[in-house]
Amino acid sequence: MAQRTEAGRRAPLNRDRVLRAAVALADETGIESLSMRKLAKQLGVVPMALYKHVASKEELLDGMVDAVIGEIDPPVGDTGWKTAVRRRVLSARQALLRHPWASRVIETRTNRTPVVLGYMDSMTGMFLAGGFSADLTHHVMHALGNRMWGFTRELFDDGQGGSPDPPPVTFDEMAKRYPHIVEVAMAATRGDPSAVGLGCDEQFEFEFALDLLLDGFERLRDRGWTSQRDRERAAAPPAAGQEA
Amino acid sequence: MAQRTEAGRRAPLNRDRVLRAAVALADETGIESLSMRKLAKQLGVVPMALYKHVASKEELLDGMVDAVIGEIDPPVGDTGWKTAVRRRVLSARQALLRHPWASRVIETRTNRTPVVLGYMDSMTGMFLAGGFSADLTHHVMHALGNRMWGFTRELFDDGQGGSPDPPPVTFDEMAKRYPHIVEVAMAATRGDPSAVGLGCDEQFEFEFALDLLLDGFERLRDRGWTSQRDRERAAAPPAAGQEA
DNA sequence: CTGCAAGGTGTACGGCGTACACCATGGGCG
DNA sequence: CGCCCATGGTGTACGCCGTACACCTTGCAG
Repeated sequence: MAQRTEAGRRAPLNRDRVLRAAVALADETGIESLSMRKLAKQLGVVPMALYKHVASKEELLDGMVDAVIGEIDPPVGDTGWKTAVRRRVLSARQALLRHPWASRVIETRTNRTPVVLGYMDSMTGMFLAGGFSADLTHHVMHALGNRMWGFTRELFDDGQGGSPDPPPVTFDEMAKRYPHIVEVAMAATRGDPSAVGLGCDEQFEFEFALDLLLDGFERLRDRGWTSQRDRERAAAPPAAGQEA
Repeated sequence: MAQRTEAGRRAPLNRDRVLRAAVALADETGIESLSMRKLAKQLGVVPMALYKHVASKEELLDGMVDAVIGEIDPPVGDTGWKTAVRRRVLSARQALLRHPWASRVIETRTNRTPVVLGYMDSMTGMFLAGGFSADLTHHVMHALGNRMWGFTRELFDDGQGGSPDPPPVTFDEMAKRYPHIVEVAMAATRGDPSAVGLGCDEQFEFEFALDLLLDGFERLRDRGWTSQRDRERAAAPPAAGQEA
């Protein structure tokens, strides 16, 4: 009988329980005070026991990020690309707000897990399905990156490079699992699959997004744009003194 | 004579030398391996000696961030707001690229130092001088924030709040030192200086920037926008195989 | 000459991540 | 049935970390 674990035996740990406990503990006490030792204590176990389920604290953090990404709503169908992207990004924001440590941790990750790649692939697919060219999708993903969160940097150079023991994933495996990412990456490297790892022109991507924003700002200014809040303010009498 | 320090006496430490050494060490060996002990060794001094010049490691990191911000070029005059903002942001980017650890550290800072506030104030002033209303400037600064780097969050609630021992800066001092920030903050709180610390509607600010980008994306798509890179690709023959 | 502040030292404490050797259990197979 | 070994939990130990606290040295102001 499995449920004689009620008192005598503690239910055995597994990776998932460890990750969930870590997320909960970070939510409660903050990421900077999350330690393997405290996490172990929380789980009623000795610190080294955790290492049977995660290879290191770094891997624990990777898993925690995956858990947060898992909370993001899947894409909705039936709406245009814009609504779909908008909803998805706002849902991502909600997930990050539930776990205030998450955005900071994401920024420190250097490996992209399959979960992260899957999220990126699905987002990429939304633009392609919305009639964006692979080229434009590429730049647009970069521009959106910092808003969705930080993992845009070096979007397409995965694993290979300085990393020891690059995971032996073939191009075909990548293409099957992350078709949209690969499509866009191929476009960015002028169709040369061997150049996919070489990254893109970060300076260009940065200026692309910057100019998009600056142009948008200018248009709003010229149109005399005003926020709802500000319109209310104009209609209401000024609050405290300060009207020199 | 002061320069008999050449061999006999080591030149005495000071805050500036400590900060500069810390920046250099982080540049060389990475921020995650920067420790008070290693920094002290680098300076030929015992670890605790550092604490005569910085109160804690946190304060050291604050100072390092200030040093990086100090590398950003001052605003240029004589050009329109757009060029001026553009140059400044690109200069900030260059500073952050020289110190790859800096953006990550900035994101972990919770106190805004006078240097940070000064940078923000000057950037704010560029929009005001460019004919932007205080209201629009407010939202625009938020939208730009994540691109310049991460410190936009909770832009205007400084110090007060949960922090113990809030620095006793008066409203007037703030207004004198950071006139543009205060102007914009006042606009955001409908002219009530006592409400300046209450922050703004983060959700609104997020959606504002998101929609600005999405609208920009759409315009580019409809215009059939294509990057230079992509136009070159179309003109050249395809590179390697992969042509099904 | 004296005293004191500024700056440097030494020791110590509690916490961290984790390597490594060990032990308990229980299911598969002879 | 009896063994064997994989799985998961334990205990100890190491080297690192930030920093509190008491102390010592120096050089200048009085």
